[in-house]
Amino acid sequence: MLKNFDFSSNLIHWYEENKRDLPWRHTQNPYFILLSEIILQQTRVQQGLPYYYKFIHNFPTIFDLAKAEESEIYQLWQGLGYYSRAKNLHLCAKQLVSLYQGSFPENYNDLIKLSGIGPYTASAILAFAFNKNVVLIDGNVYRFISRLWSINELINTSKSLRIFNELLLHYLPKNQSNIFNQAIMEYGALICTPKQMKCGICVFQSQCISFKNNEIDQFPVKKKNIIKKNRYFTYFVFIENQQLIISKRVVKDIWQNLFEFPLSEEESLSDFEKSEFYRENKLKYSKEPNFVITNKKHILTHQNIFSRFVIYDFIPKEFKNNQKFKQIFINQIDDYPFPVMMNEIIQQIKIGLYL
DNA sequence: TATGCGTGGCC
DNA sequence: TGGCCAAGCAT
Repeated sequence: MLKNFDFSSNLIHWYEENKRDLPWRHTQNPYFILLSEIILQQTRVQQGLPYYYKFIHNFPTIFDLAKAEESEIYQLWQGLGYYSRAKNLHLCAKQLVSLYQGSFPENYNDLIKLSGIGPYTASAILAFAFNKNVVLIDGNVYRFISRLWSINELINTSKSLRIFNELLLHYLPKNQSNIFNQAIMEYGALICTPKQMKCGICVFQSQCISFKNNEIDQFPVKKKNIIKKNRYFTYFVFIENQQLIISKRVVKDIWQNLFEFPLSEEESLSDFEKSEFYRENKLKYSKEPNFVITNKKHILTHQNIFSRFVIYDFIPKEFKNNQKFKQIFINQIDDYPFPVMMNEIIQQIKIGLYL
């Protein structure tokens, strides 16, 4: 077993020598910490970084964020994924302003009541903004620590959380929670990586149980086998006089609160393939579409979306003055957040390819 | 406790 | 290439 002093001091020493220069490591401002933690949920640093800069530039204080329009938040979040984070971040800012005059509570129980803040983010704020004596358990920690001590316990359960929490609290140097937690996550991100782990340069190699047993790839213990569902989307792009029809996804489903074109979803591949270009009401248009773009596949974590775009040079009557749909000018399209899947076709619409 | 939620990078 | 993976949370 690693001695208390060995693990913490070796880890922190490694961190000081090898850490990346990331902007949120230069601040203890709880608002900036909050922003970075929400953005980095299930997201790599490289992907989240530009969004962090965008948000602190557009909303330099929690008050700016709280009083922003929800549409502005979505607009900035566009392309980052997991869009409920944007909504909850906004709600959280409003709650902090109304309940705490824009300051942050410095205890776990109050933090976790805020929208979008769960056990990890609450602890992260306590550690990084207030240097409280808490430990963070995220994917990096589960991986690094389960390998080091060969902890054969299914991760992301209340039991494993308890085990890891207790173990790490034992090693946490008092009043160094800020640096200790950054260090352990950085080690997981840079050395004890999911694949191609850098055991050759790992400063804990001689003490790593799973390395000694040649079973590193068996940790962390995860539940696997997510089942992917195939879905079949036909989008109708109606363009007339530089205007087109869009609609907001209001149902509880992927891309909630983002925009799209009028959609017909088929239940199966055969339905998708055999269907003429019709909508749910089976309406057929007398005119053939000007363009049909097929075989677009978009991969999500739990779903494969097969899509095609059917483009017409007119707007049917039932889409005009219809509350479920919105008629906008092509040059306004950037004011609305769309799923990344639509980027290509939107670009083509904007340059007038389908006029 | 189990499931759904995006996107991009990696091999 | 398809599957896995990344600083979780809400329900």
